[in-house]
Amino acid sequence: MDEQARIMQALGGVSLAGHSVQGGMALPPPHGHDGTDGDGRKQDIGDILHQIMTITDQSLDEAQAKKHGLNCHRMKPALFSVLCEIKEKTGLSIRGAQEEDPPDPQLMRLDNMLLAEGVSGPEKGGGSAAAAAAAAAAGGSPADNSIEHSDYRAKLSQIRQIYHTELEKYEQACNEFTTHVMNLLREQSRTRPISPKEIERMVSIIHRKFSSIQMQLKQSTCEAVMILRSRFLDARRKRRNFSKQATEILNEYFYSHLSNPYPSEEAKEELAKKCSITVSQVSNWFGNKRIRYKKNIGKFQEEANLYAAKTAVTAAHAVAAAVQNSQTNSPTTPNSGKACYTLEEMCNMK
DNA sequence: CATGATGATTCCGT
DNA sequence: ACGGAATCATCATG
Repeated sequence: MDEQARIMQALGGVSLAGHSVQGGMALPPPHGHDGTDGDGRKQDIGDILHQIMTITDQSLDEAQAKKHGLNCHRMKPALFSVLCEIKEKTGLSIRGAQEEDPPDPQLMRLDNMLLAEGVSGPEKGGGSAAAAAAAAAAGGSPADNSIEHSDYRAKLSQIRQIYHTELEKYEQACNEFTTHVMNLLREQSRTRPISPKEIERMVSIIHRKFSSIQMQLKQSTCEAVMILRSRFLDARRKRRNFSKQATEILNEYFYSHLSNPYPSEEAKEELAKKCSITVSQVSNWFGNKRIRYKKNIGKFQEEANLYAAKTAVTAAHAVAAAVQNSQTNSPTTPNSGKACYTLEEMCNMK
């Protein structure tokens, strides 16, 4: 509805005149010749809309009859040639006005962003593009707890769906309106001279107007995505402590490698897998742990002793099990939920 | 609700 | 790119 009004405004007198000719209705001439007096123009549009709404079959029939009368009038050819002459004089100024417009940088930016967010682009491609974009924007760490993540994806696909249906709606409306206007102009061309170039120009005006509406849609879609993203990031920021088991595993590694608490990439991956957290979380944990341990070794002494004892017991168990295994060739003993140490690791334990 | 613990982020140097 | 340091924001506890 709003769009229609805006488009009519954009089209200025032409489409309105079109209505008046086709309908044969006595519409008031547009007061706002140059569109500067917004209020007056608004009032006009209100009037026009009202008149359109009150069109009846009867009035249409009357209009048709009037139109036919005009077309058959004996003075019509003369009138037509006069109009041609007038047009010849004034038409030149309209021509080379503004032609090809360069691609709007803002529109391109919006397009790029929508593409990057996975809103436009391939339809429902597993959402991988969106997921990748979100993960990348969130600091490169791969997706972690999938609850919030799937929530994000659901919301994003919702936005995408709305965006696409709206876009399609606009597209359709644009096409309908274009054909409508073209029909009007063709109809009018029987009464007054209209060159194909003018029709082309009208069409391009309509398209420009619609694309500006589309830009608004794109803009608001971008805003929605940004808001969603920021919420998602906030949600990510809401930290949850690691599970007791996970911290145990991490502490065991830390205190058993106290002389060099820098796990390699593989070790980090292993720890991440064991703790069901991400590698970057492992890195964070060790970063925090190292600095905090170093800052106050005394405070961590108890913990260190605890884990030293723990690993010693585990190691003893592991050794015992290993010895037993090698001696009796019994089936592998369950490692009682504890970390499974490699020989190399056991050698590092003092 | 004050306080410490803790996971994440940021800045900076290498 | 990685780690140290400082800092932020939230959790957990008494």
